[in-house]
Amino acid sequence: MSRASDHAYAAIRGMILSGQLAPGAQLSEEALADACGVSRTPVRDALRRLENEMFIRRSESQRSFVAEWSLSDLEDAFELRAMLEGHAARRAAARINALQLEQLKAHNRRIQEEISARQPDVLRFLEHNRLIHAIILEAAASPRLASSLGMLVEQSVVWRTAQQYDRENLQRSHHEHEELLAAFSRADGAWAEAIMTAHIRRAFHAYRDAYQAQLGGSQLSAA
Amino acid sequence: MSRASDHAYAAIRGMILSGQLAPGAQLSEEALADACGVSRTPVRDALRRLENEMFIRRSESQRSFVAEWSLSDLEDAFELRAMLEGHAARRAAARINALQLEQLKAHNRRIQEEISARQPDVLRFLEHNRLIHAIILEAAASPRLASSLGMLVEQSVVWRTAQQYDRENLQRSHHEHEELLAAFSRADGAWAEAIMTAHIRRAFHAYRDAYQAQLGGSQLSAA
DNA sequence: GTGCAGCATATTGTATACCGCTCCCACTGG
DNA sequence: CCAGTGGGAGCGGTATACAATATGCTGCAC
Repeated sequence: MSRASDHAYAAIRGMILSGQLAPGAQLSEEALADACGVSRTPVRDALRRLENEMFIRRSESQRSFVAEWSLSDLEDAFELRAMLEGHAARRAAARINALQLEQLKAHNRRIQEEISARQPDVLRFLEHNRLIHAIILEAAASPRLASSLGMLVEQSVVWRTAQQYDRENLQRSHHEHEELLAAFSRADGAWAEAIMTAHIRRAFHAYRDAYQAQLGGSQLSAA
Repeated sequence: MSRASDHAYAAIRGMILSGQLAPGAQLSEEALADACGVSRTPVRDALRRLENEMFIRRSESQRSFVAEWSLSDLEDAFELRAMLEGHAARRAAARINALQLEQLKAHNRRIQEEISARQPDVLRFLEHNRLIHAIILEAAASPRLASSLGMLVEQSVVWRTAQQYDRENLQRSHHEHEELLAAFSRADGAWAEAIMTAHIRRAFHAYRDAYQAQLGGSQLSAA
């Protein structure tokens, strides 16, 4: 999908994540098309993608609604992520090459630099973090695992605004990545899997605490 | 998606599975539209779905090709399936209700009847087997797990023609289902997971043996 | 007053025309 | 004979018009 379709996807996704489109709200293809400045055709493509990623729910009669995310959805997504990313780490430990290992180290070094900075840039942290997980997924060399995990990671973004990124949290992530690297360089799959599973589950609880703290409040608005 | 779109999906999928569309062959939306008697629009929808299910691969320039399945794809799909279905069984053991348990028993009883018949009807076996796994997935109550597994199960159909369904194989499946039921009625998640993982992995090896036996031969044609 | 029927409207599904890109092949120049 | 380039055909992306279907409202009958 090229420009119009991607643009519609990004625009609608943004409207959902920002709360501009409230959970449960009905979506009309035509209205979205107008809002995005494209025709219904690319909007329909975008809606299919968003439906796959569970940002959108469809009624029996094929009408689209913004998905309503609950605590149980958070649990559901993270439980699966923990299992799948753990599995990816195990496979990666047996397959990772020197270049990938070096890239992982570089990204984690950049994360440490960010943490040490007077004012850590969370967005930059998230980007390096994302790349670390992407490299591991690539090293795992399983197209279907990549596909399933890709969807789940996309979904996790819904709760990102709930997360509080204090320095301690970032530092813990860095340490866990370090241990992961140790497991990789020793090709210890079981170790890598255990670390990764713990890494994701810790993140889950951080999200959940933050989510519950702001519970009852407005719909996941970016604070 | 309604009639035209579903019809296009089923038709294209059928052409791929039957070998009428050879692995690696390029697909033209217009040609498929003509072949299905619909316009390009529903064909495009169908291609998106088939791409998600990895029946179709797309080039950088968005041209569509029939996916080429290798032994490593079989391994990839079944390794994930074993893990995810195992996980589903574990969750189901903690959540399954009496009605679902009863339905599972009924389907497995029907499977036993089929096996005992003079000429077991493999299609009927497959249908009951499918329903058993569907009920367990439903009992697992994880939308994301269901979504990921749904894709993988669809994909497994590619190798179905390779499978030889002798009576011994069917009988083993029946026995494993019986054990699964025992684990469920005792709400023993760990047991259920172990049985299910073994169940899928055994099926994997059966597929692989059959696949390798007919290796080099024609393209997965229905014998 | 309530319930059902039928119509108006909103929304999605499908067909088709047009546009721009990509790929392939033939032609030309070295 | 080979490489590079230009052009044409094929293909996917998008817009738009039209068809089918669901929904909700209004009015009528009981």
